[in-house]
Amino acid sequence: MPELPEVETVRRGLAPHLVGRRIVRVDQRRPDLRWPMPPDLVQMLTGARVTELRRRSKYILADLDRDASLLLHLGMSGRVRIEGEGLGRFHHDPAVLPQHDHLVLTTEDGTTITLNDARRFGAVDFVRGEGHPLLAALGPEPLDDGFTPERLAAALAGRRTPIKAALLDQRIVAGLGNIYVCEALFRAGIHPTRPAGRIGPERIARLHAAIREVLLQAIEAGGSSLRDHRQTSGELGYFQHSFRVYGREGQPCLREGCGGTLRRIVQGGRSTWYCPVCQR
DNA sequence: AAAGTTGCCTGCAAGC
DNA sequence: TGCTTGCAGGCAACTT
Repeated sequence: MPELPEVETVRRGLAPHLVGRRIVRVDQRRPDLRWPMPPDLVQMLTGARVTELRRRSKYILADLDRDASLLLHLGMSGRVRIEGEGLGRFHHDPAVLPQHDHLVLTTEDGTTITLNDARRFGAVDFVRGEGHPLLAALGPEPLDDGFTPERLAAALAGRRTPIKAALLDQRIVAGLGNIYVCEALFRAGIHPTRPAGRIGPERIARLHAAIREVLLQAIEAGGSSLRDHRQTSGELGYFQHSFRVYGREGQPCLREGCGGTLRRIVQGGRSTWYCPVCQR
């Protein structure tokens, strides 16, 4: 269930087991997830050493000591498990069905890294020299210095689309999904249906700060576990306990003295939760 | 058993 | 008219 904080949590869990290690065995259990995996996947990965593990938006990138990086996207239901000697036994996670283990990498020290994705909306591919179409149009990383209130304002200027939809558009800011958009809009006090281009500079600055704040707090909490997300250790993230609006339809607004009742609406086919009193 | 954390694609409308 | 851009909706496959 990965938005940026969940993907970052997975990246951090993976890094100590993968960076600097050589992949000695690759079991590809099916040819495709959302798209076909590259035909040379097994050949390219077998014997490769991972030199760096990065994240761009909701994508994990494993740089290899060959002319490519492995690109991983977890879609809606993707999980990564790490198992091996000295890592404790198989963690108890009955929701993971082995029939959805699609790719298993074994490193030189016997650790296995398993990509499990029931719905198969995820992706596995290589990024070769010329870049990758999935990465080409992505907007700024919200936690990087390049993401400023001014840049956000410029990206929203003139747009009549609701701010909720604009923030889900990965070309405007990369890495936000349904949960963190709802939470950021609540924290910024902005109504989800407000036209994106009709938010003043001061409120854009609040939104910018809210986006960063909620993402940083969620990363710190190991992400949010709804149905699918686990940290690579199998543990749950716990940011879902800090949701202020997501999934809280009909419940009272948590802002001191507000007294409003949270609502759910559907925008672009996705649920939006918000407080009609706080968010304007 | 309806709804779900993602994102691509299509089709239509609006704008230049 | 024709090209581009914007926006809404459908869809992929599976679980709870």
